[in-house]
This record gives sequence, structure tokens and C-alpha cells, in this order.
Amino acid sequence: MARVRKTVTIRDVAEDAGVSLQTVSRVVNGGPNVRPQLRDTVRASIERLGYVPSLAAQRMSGSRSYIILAINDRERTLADWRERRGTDWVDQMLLGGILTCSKYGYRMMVELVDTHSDHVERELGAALSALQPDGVILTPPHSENRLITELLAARAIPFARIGSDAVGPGIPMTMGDEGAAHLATTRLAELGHRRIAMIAGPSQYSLSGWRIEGWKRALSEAGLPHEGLLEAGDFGYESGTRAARTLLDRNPDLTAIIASSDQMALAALEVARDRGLSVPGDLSLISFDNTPIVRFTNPPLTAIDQPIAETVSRAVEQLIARGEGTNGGEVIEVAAGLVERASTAPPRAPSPAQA
Amino acid sequence: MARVRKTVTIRDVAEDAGVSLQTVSRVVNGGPNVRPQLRDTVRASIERLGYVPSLAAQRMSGSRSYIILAINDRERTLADWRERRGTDWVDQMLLGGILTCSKYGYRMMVELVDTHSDHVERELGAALSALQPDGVILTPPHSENRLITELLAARAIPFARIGSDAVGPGIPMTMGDEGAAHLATTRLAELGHRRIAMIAGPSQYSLSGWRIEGWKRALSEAGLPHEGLLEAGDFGYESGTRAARTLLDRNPDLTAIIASSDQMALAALEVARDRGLSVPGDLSLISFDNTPIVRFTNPPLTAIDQPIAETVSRAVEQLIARGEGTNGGEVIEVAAGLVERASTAPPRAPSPAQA
DNA sequence: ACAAGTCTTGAGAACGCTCTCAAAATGCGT
DNA sequence: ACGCATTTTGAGAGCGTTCTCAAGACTTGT
Repeated sequence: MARVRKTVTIRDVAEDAGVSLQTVSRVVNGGPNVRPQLRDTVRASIERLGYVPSLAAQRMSGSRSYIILAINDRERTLADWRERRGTDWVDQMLLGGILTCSKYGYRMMVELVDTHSDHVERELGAALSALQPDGVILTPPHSENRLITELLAARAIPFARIGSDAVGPGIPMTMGDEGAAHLATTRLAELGHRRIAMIAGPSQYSLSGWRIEGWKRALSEAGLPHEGLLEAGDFGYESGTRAARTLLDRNPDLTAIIASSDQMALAALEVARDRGLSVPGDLSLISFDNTPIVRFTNPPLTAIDQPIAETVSRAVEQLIARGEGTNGGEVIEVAAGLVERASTAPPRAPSPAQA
Repeated sequence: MARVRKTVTIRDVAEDAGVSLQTVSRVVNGGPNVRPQLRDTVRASIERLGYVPSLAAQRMSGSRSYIILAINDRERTLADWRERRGTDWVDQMLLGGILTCSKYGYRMMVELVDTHSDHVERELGAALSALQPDGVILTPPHSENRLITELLAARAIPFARIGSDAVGPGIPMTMGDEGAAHLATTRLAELGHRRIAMIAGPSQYSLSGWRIEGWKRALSEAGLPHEGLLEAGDFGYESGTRAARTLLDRNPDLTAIIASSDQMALAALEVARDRGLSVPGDLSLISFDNTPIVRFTNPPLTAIDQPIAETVSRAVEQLIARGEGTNGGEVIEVAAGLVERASTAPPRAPSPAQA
């Protein structure tokens, strides 16, 4: 038993079942034309020998590779990891990815790629050549990178662009950034806030732009101004501190901030505390991400929750489904929600909501 | 340019460089006997055509698969994910794994497996047959699962057991659970605590046992009792609530708790708050994991930090290094540290530390 | 200058699978 | 029963790589 066991191949099964190699292949792949009785015999042999097709061999013989590759931004991922930011982005992506992949007999792999580097094409190209994935999932900020999308299109590899709109090839999967920002802003306006600021994400993430648009739209619908109320960060804590300070300095009458990441919201919370502003008494706060952290802050933060796992899951299904073209199509939208916690309240001296 | 491009194969390179297929292979793999000038020619062709060997084909021809498979517990992983516990376990594992793998041209894959199921062998066996990884990383609680370790040993696949001692085959990688618990307990004793309780993890995790041992050892070294001061949870929040309540009910003079996970510590924190106990005034708290969450609680928690990323990284290196046997060896130890935050302090009415 | 070695190169098989296509078996209509 | 269509089965090639082994080119010692 402890003897080193050779891998069980399709040939072993064929021999054991007394059929040809090809028949076994058909049974394994659910081929259409096999006599039911024979199929059972073969199934039994497979079961007994514990045969499982080798992915590598399958791939070799022109079939699929059964691999979905998720491209993540190296820089940001490393920053998240190293600084232990607790963005459970990778976790959530894997949750959606792994589960959905395994449901269809696929596997998911994560590849870190530098968007900004000149080598994107080479880096990604190497990964594609080596792995030959059946599908690729692009996460922000790669989702809009022309070099990348064109490379994938040229190779005819189906790909999904998470958090992006319909422009360009591939399957666009939006997580409703515009709508989410609009929702959060509107909610604050309803509470009676008149000066609602936004700490946006970096501009190379197109989702930053959409969030700004949603925010502006809600403000203008509520008849509120946006001038001087916008600052950008890089999603990280320090940038949040800077942005929050600037906003508060510039707008003494500021009563609400929407931050484009939990870390930046945390930073804003800290800045408020430093200045003796109570949250939500003096300042309401809404963040994007809704990572586990914000449930345990003081106060817990109201946050936009984007269903990353579900989005990736849907993306995987799309990719598997259309094993063929890379041509884009309708935007697939997964809605974001607002989780209200204790960091939002009416402003202390509420201006009458002008309905 | 938008034309669909066929994969560049070694044959294309051979043709382009005017050499045989075999020569290209030698160049790619750093083979020893190639005329320098020829090598350069071939390299140029490789570069120009953008050739990258197909992993599948490499695997086929008996070489390595360049895949390291990380086995994670499905049940716990799903619980972590679904409940958004914010244990950045998977994140950290991937950080260490992906980076180290890519450093050596390997890739990491995550597989979720049920330890308790009767199908472990089948589940894992299938993954092994399909992927044929060059190495496997076992995380708790699989690290000690005989079925699994024997399966791997039988297949002669090198594997590392994270968070385990030297018993059995494979490379044991300990993260110093005994020592960490000892450290935490000793620290509390030094602060003057006399009744130091522990909320342990589930017993199927052998690390739970080691932590208990370390705790007991420190207690006995300090001349303190441990009777009635031990409760077990399942790492999750609810179990922490139950355990904390039981401990506090049973020990009115309790002044310190060590929890085997951040979630359970969070629960204990909440229980203390409910009972009007201040932390750390009335009750000191130390947790295991040191996930990002505990930096933002009120108060921030003192926590044991286990260098998961580094451990996995070392594991990967070990696995790649010994591409051959599965025979165990010396324990590889990565030390845990104690990060002191605001949840620990001397007890309010300190009993004199009996040195 | 020649034999014996060493270095360099290439031809061909093998890895485990799926594909194409032909052969064998079966079903159907008359 | 017979021919024809259809279903079931199998033989053989091919996927991109590495391995083995033999052949050719180059050294070296005498």
C-alpha cells in the first residue's frame, strides 16, 4: 500500500473494462453514443481504479484547459497584503471564483500583474501562454486597460471586465458604482445633509469616475453643490487622512463624507476624532467596500457593499458559457447595496430638506 | 493584428532559429551543452516570437507541473467567507504562496477540502490526479489528518504541514503555537493577573492542544491554577460569546482571557461590555490571529501574530527544493510574536506577582 | 595525421488525452 | 431476409514538450 503508485491513466481503465481507450474517453466526457450497459461497466472501472483525467493531457489534446485566470493588480494587492488593510477583496474573489469554478469542473488561478509597467503585455502574455486559460477575469484597474483587453481579444480568450462599462471587447460586469454613489449621496441628502463631500479613488480606476458621477448626479438632483467637496486618494489610509483634512479645512460647514474605500473612511474617522468632531453627531460617514473591519469600528460604519463574490461568480459562469468569442455584449450588472450602521445620522443643526 | 494568433510553439522557434526542436528546449531549460552563439540566436527567436513553454505540455512530457496546491478546509473557509469574519488567512496564504511560487516559476492553486467527510481521499485524490501538483501545502486541520498525509506519502508528492509538529511524514512547519500561548500567558502573569482563562479552538485542530499546553505551562511556571479556566470554541463569534459567558460566570475573579481567534476575542469583548466590565480595566484580553480587524476595535486588541505568509513562503521553498521524497525531517519553525495594544493592562486590584 | 575522447546537435519515442474517420453492429422499411 | 441508415466501437494521428540515444563536429595526445 505504501508502494508508490503510478498514475491511473485512461488506458488502464480501458484495459480493466475491456474496451478501447476511446470508449472510456466518451464515457468520461458524457459522449453521446455509448451503449448504456457498456457505460456502466466503464463507470465501474473508473470508480474502482479511481481514475481522474489529467488536466494537462486534456489540455494537450486540444480540449479546454479548465482554468480561469483572475488578473489582479500587483501593486495594490501587495499594498493591501503588506499593510494588512483587511480588504477582503482577494478572499471574496476566490470565494466566488473557486466555488463557481469547481461547480463546473474548472479551476481558478490568480495572477498578479502590473498595470502601469511597460511589460504588461509580456507579463500577461507569458501567463496566458503558460496556462492557456479558458477565460480571464480582469479586475480594476485592469478592466479598462486597452493593452490588456486587446491582447486578450487578439488571442481570442474570453474575458470579463469586472467593474466596468460596456466600452470595448469582453464581457462588462458592472457593480453599479455610479448607482451606489448616487444611493449613498441621496441617503445623506435625505437625512438633511447639505454639504456632502467625496473622497474619491485614484483616477486610473474608472470606477472612481463613476462614483464621482453618481455623487454629482445625486447632489444636483437634491439641488446641492459639489464645488470644493471632492478630493482623491489612493484607497489607502494615509491618503484618506490627507483628503479628510483638506476637505474639513476647506469646508467648515461640512457634515458628511463619502469615502471610496474603508481605509480612507477609517482615516476620516480618525481625523474627525482628532478634531473633536463626533461621528455621526457632527459628521456622517459612508464608506465603500464594507470589509469586516467597519463592523467593529467605533462607531460601526455605514458602507456600500459591492457583491464581489457574486460578481466574480457570474463572471466565471459567463466565461464558461461562452467558450467561444471574445465579443462583448450587454453589460451584466450586479447591484450594490447600502448597509446602514451607526456612522450616519441627520446633521446636528439640520437644514430643512428641500423636497 | 486583430487576427487570431495561434500559440507559438517550440517548433516555431526552432524553425525561426534554424535549429532543432531539442536545441530550443535546451536553451529554454538552461541545458548545459549549447554553443553560446547558438544560444543567443535561439534566445533572440524566443524573444521575438514571444515564446513561452506550455505548462500542460511540459507536464505531459514527464517534467514537473510547476503547481503547488494549497489545501484549505472547506467548511471553515466557507464560514469565514460567508460571515465575512475578516480572517485574512487566505489572503496571507496567497501572499506568501503566490509571491514565492512566482519567484521560482511555479504557480499556486487553492483547493477546498472537507476534512471530516468520508470522501476526503476521493476529493483530494481527484484534485491530485487532475492537477498533479509538484507539492502540497496542508493547512490546519488537515495537517494532521492521517488519511491525507498517507495519501500524499503513497503518491510520493512532497508536502508541508503548516502548524504541526514532527509526527508523521511530510515537512512539519510549526508556527510556534505552544510558545505563543506561553508568551501571552506569561505576559499576563507578569502584569499581575492571577486568573487567566483560555478560550481554546476546536479539538480537531491540534494547534488547539498546543496552545492549551503553552498556556498551562506558563501558568504552572507562574504558580497559577488552570482549573475551570478552559473553554473551547470553534473560532467563530458565537462560540466565543458562549465561552466567555461560561468563564465569567464560573470565575467571578477572572481578570484575563486569551482567545484562540480574533472572532472569539471580539465576542469576549462584547460580553465584557454587556456586563459592564471595562477592557482592560476589569478584564485583559489577548487574541490569536491579529487580523486587521483588531486594530480598529475599542480598545484595539493585543494579539498573537502568526506569520502565515512567511510560513507558507518557506513551505513553498521547501517543497520546490526537495522535488523528490516525502520523508519528513526537522521541524521548520517560524516564530509568532505578541503585538501589544490597548486590551491588556495590570488587573485593577493587582495581587502581588509571586515571583 | 589518426584514434579516442568530449562537446554539440538532432531524430524519434513517449507522456495522456481527444479528434477524425473508418469498421462493425444494430435498427428499420419493405 | 435484404439493403440502407444509424448507432456504437475502435484504430491512429496529433497536441507541445522532454527524454534517450545516436550521430556529427571538434579537441586533444601522441
